[in-house]
Amino acid sequence: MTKISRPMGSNRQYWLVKTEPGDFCLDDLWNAPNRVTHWDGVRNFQARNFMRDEMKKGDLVFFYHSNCSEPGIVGVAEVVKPGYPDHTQFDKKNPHFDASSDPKNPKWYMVDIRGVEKFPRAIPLAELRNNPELEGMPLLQKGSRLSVQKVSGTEWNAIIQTSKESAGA
DNA sequence: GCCAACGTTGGC
DNA sequence: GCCAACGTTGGC
Repeated sequence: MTKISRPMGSNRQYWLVKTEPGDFCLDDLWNAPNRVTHWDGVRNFQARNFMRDEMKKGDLVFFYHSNCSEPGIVGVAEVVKPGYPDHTQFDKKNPHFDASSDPKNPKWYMVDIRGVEKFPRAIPLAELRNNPELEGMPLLQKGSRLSVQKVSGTEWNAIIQTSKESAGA
């Protein structure tokens, strides 16, 4: 299959990554050196493919808090390093160790992201559900569990707009 | 804590 | 290739 490179200048894509704030929250990203962290530990093939094949430097990423009292989008990050092998898959002491992964042909990939913006207020999941422009988002589909998702330009703009409004506006 | 829904594994 | 069983996700 031929790979078509995106044209220069109009190639930014948008994403959403989920994290459980008990494990790693937006403040943790801000506290990291240069606000950069590697997004390790993802063990889902579709999410892996996005990180390995499609996320590019300069792409923007919504930062979503899941499995917590107030699930929602809390800020924005950017991709600063595209897909490369996730070292934790080879670390026997790591909970994400994967004995089936061959170091010569790594199974799991990660990207580096840098914190760009903390929203003045979190946008709760319930509010996202109320916006008809967002009804196609994978995040909002019943049973959706994908931890790295695509976001369309339209959805991105609508959410950024929402982040500038007060709650419920 | 509950539980519905999901992705992966593995027997057949 | 089918599909039941399992472990995990994640809203509530």
